Amino acid sequence: MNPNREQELSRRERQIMDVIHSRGQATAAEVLAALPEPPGYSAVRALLRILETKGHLRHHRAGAVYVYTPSSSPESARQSALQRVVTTFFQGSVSQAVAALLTTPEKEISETELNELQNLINQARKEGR
Amino acid sequence: MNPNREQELSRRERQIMDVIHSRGQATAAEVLAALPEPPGYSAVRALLRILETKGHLRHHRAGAVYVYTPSSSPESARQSALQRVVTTFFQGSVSQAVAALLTTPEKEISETELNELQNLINQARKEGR
DNA sequence: GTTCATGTGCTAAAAAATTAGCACCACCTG
DNA sequence: CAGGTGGTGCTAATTTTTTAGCACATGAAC
Repeated sequence: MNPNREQELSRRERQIMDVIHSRGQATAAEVLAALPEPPGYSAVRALLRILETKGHLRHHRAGAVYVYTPSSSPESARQSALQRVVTTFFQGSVSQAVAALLTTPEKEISETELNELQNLINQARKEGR
Repeated sequence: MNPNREQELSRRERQIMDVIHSRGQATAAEVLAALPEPPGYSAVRALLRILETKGHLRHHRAGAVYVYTPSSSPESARQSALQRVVTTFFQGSVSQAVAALLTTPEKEISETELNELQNLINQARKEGR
């Protein structure tokens, strides 16, 4: 899902895509339970069908229930979402976005994670990027 | 603008907020020029007025022209946007989001920027976070 | 078998979003 | 001054989105 396609989404469509992305997959009931100001079950299903028609979602059957997953890969979705934020809010500067993340007050980063990030920075240096 | 408020935005509203955030401020004509599949000028103005009524934007007059700016601070908007992506696509893991940014293929990070990020990681270590 | 709970496909109505157009204003140029 | 250009406020029509409800299907429990 590239940024242009996400911009096509209406309010509810986008809320639903966010729910499914955050869980990786979801049934209609799970989507319903996670939506702000939730409508009825049949409203959710109608929107899921629309999102599938538009190509954003697909479904498989698990028993009697449809389970919906994003059509694009998780990695692709992640990169697209990040790029949109970098472009929109950080004038395209990846380093500023990283810096903002590193200084975010909400989340502690463990020693192990800091080491991993350290390695990535070292790699970036080695690759001349 | 916290994530819940952004979720209230309709398709066009969100496109417009993105334009204004990426520029820092914009006139109606600038918004119009930057929109995908642009409507007419008066349609853009009507939406800007709606966004102002909802509290997302404010305007000041520059000569004869209205210039619209986000109601929330740039820093606040950045953090909100990042948090949404971290929560939705990275299960709340800041370090994974940072790692994804560091491995993004699109953008080169300069030596100076790498040093700055290095410093931020060092600070995170010193502060025990 | 029946009943109940929960699922689906589909549709149309209701609500919201989007759009364009009118009337008017401000400013600049000839 | 008049005309042209570009701005605004406002409204209503049009389009899109959202919603709920009907009919039917499925599976489990009795």
